Amino acid sequence: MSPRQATACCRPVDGLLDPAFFKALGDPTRVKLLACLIKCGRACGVGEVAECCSVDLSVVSRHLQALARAGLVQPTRSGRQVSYQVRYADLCGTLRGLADAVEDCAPAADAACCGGACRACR
Amino acid sequence: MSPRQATACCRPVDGLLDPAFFKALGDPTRVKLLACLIKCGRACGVGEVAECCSVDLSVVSRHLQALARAGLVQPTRSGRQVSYQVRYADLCGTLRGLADAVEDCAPAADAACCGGACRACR
DNA sequence: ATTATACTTGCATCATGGTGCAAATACGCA
DNA sequence: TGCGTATTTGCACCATGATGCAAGTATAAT
Repeated sequence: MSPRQATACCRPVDGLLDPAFFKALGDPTRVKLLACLIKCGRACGVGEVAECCSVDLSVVSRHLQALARAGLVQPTRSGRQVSYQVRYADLCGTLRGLADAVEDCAPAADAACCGGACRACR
Repeated sequence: MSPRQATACCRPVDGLLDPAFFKALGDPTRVKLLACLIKCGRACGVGEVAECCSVDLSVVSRHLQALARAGLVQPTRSGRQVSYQVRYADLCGTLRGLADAVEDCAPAADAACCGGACRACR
């Protein structure tokens, strides 16, 4: 298959490779905050998360909003406190779904995880 | 666990959440080129990949270099032609490894994929 | 009502990076 | 050697976005 044909071919990969999703994970500070939330395992307030790194509180607030916009975390308002919780299932599902879709395009020799049973691009 | 404690706790997630990797996937044009290569399944030259989208050839060249720097594709020189091939196994492995690490941090209720058997953060 | 707490938003600044054009480089071929 | 093809690099331009400070908003407590 030529690259031009590949472009036209609309495999699941296209929908799963969302730049906006990855852009949210492309900033060091934002990733640091997300890693903190992931390891924390529970919903945390903005000020609380801000203890993870030495940036202004307003920066943390904006980063958490960005992560929420990308669907990585879920904000919950409780009084004057806004808590963010990682959307574990969605996050894992997105990553695994993409891995599956990519693998499905791999020529048999490169498909390590399925013992070469994967179909090559049609 | 408090966010401050979570920061100190060095779970595998930290090493796998690499901003540089995701930054490479954060640009629409670059993702388009990568998707093309993924679906194509074989090594393609720069000019060939450039047919996928309407940007300057030099832009494609730079994007492919960036993808190679991030470890997503493998360049091969053959005469005056440089071909780029997707590193399927590495890409899938990275994505799945991250998914596993994230899931391992999820509280039991959120761990959908393993029937609630996943450990919560210690 | 006043004050304190928790967070958000406006604004200015600065750095990064995507883009196209043109020139340069690398290589094969006659 | 000289030419054509494939790709890279230098440069200028522009858009996006990360950051901190200060001011604003929303809610709870006294």
